[in-house]
Amino acid sequence: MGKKKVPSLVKDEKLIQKRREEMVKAAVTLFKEKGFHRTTTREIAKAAGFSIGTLYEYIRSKEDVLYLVCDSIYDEVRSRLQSEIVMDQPGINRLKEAIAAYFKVMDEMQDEVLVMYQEAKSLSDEALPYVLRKEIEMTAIFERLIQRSVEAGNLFLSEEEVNLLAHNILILGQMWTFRRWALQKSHSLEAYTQFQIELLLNGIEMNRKASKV
Amino acid sequence: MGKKKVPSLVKDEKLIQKRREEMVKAAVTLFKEKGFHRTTTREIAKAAGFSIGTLYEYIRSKEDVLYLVCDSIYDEVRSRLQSEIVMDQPGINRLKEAIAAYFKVMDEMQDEVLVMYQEAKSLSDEALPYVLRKEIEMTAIFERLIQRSVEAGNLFLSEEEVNLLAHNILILGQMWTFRRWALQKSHSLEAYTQFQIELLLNGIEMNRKASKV
Amino acid sequence: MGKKKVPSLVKDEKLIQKRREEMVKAAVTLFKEKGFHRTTTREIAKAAGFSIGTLYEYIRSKEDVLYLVCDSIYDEVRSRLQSEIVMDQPGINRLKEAIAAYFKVMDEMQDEVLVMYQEAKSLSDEALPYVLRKEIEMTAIFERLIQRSVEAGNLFLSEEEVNLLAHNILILGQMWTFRRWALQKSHSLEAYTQFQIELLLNGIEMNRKASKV
Amino acid sequence: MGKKKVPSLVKDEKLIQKRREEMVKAAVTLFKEKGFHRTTTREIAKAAGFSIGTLYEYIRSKEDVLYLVCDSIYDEVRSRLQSEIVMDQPGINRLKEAIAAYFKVMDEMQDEVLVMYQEAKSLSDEALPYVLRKEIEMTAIFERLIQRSVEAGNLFLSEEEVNLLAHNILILGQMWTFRRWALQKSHSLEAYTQFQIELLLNGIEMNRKASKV
DNA sequence: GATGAATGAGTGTTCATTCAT
DNA sequence: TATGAATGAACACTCATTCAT
Repeated sequence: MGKKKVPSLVKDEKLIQKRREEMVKAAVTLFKEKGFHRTTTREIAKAAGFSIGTLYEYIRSKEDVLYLVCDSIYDEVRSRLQSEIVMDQPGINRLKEAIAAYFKVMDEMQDEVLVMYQEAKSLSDEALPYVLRKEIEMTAIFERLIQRSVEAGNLFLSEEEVNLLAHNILILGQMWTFRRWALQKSHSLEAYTQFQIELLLNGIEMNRKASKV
Repeated sequence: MGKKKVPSLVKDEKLIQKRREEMVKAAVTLFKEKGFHRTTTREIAKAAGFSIGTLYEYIRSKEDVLYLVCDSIYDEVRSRLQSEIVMDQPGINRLKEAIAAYFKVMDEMQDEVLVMYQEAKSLSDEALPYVLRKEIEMTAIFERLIQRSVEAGNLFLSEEEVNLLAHNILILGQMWTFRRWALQKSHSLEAYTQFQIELLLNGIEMNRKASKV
Repeated sequence: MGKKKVPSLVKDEKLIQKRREEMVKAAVTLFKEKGFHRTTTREIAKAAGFSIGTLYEYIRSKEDVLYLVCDSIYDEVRSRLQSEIVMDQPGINRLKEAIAAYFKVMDEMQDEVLVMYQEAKSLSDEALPYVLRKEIEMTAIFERLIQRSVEAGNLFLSEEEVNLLAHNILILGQMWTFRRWALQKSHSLEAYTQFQIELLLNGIEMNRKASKV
Repeated sequence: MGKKKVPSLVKDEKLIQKRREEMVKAAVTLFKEKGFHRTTTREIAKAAGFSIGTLYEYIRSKEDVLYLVCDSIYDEVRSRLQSEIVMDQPGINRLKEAIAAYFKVMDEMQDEVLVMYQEAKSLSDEALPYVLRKEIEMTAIFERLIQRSVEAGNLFLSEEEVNLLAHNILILGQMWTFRRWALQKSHSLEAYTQFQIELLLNGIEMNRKASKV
């Protein structure tokens, strides 16, 4: 799936996976609290339950931890999203459900999402593309769902507009976390979701239908 | 206007303002390039044209520089925005123009906007609220514009929805910079603006009109 | 022959010898390339074809590897030298042949010789004497050859001078490797050997003969 | 004089020179004792009388210290040598005096000479040539002295032989330090010098004279 | 007010060595 | 005997901050 290979001195693949999971879990907690730069490798090792030497048996550099964290968060977002999406919905409802599911995942994974979007910029030029690709894949998921509604005659959108709409969905989901200091005081997730879906879909739908008539 | 006071050892207020402007200009350039954490105070002082000792005559800590930078960028965004907004537009057009103006400012100040939103998290708990307040003020500008259209009968929105719509405008402007690696390849600023305005305003407008009938 | 005993956890002497040969061969290659300090025990083990754990079954510390390397190089120098020396030469010619043979061995084993003389200083106070003794033995070989010429009336040298001449021979052979960056560009091994033999032997020989007359 | 420039963060050139002298003095003492690799930068700073931070205001890396040490030792060897050489000696005696002076300097600076020749190999590929050039310059000094004796008809040597003889002089001086564990027990510096001068000069001289006759 | 040399706590990373399997 | 994962002391180097001049 186009993952970047992070080399390890340890050979046992099962063990690598296990240790990296512990490490990522510890790192996410710490990054949430104090950010990537203010977290030391020693703290990560300690929180993960092993020594600094052991940490470096499983990564080459601190940046590798950040990459593994981003990678892991994306994978979980995606996997939760896919398990939430109900595929038996007909037409445009499937898209609506998908948006609601995505917003729900964003809500549940607020801290992780914040960490990822705020720290990813510290990735090297070499690692960044791998993370951007994940974002592109997320966008593509919604592009496909939108496209299906277009093909079903539920939406009237050019290819360019399909792409923009997908980006909008993604960022409005992230906005729920980015601006939580403002939004989550005044709005419930349900109301927020309701509003955004209406804006993103009904609006356009009605608009174009109307203009076609 | 609710600014945080950053103490200085120097008495001459004019001098303080001058030196801080030089310092912020230098810092923005450097933060753009390498981020806040990777930029050293020495580099900032040098780029600003004075010694490290002098830098510390005008701030107490590196974080003060970041605060001044954020503060300065907000002020410029706001000032550019206000000079762009044409106040003599009637009804909903004024809002549309304001959105377009805001997007234009975001486009022109891409690097600064990115710096601000990516590094502000490094501000201390003491300084952060001052920056958030700026964001709230920005939101309020759009809330007022939207409210006016509601009152003029051009839009049908509850108070809660007015607030959400304002947030949407802000974040969709920021999205043009956050996701420029994806958006600015495929879309022109004009097309992007056109699309978002239609989505944000016409959509809702038509929708509600239709549902009222 | 006065070798230092390097303890091993393994009992089988044959195995010890085999493993240590592999280890020394690997280490020499690595030491040549990057020196003793920059070579890690892991690298030595890997290059030798076994695990780091196994390496430590046959030595107690990294320094033991260095000792074994020095020891092994000395043994090879000596063994090559002895196989080159033609013992059936009469009088002073036997000494000349021995010097030429020694220079030839130095030339063939340049890298090893450099490694040994540059890294031996890192040996502990405990191990160093064992290596120095080897150097003393090498000196003794030439002292004996010189002495024989003195006794045969080919050279006129005091005991002290015999010792100094032997040291001269050794160091002029090493010089061919130490200063190769200067010597090997401008001089062939043959010319170099020719010159040094003349200087070391004919010179003195003629000189004393002349002065005696 | 073809020195490598070692950058410093400090601007005051006088201060740089002073601090570097302190640093080199401290480093030489430590390198003598435990070698370059076993000496830490903190130890050097402490022995020099300043903090680790200050040390790094005057160098970029530990290797810079080694370069400064080598550079400084060469400069002192050369300066001592030149102050010892009596220029009013006629003919071949000037060369003999020079050799004796050089051996005397080697004797006085034993520890420094050992440090330099044993650790110079740890210099980077970038710095090494600068040190080698110094050695070449030393060789050239003796080449010139020998050449003068050749031109005066005191020695009969080809250009190639002049070069080799100069190298011999250098290494026989160094040998007095390298092999001090053997030489300095059995021989006085005077006897050593006497023997080597005779070997290096009288030998060749007489030899060629004889062969010419 | 301005300077820049001095400081030292703190950071990422390495690597010889051990020991349970 | 052989393995290789685990360890943590140790290291080179950085950089925000101070303060004497």
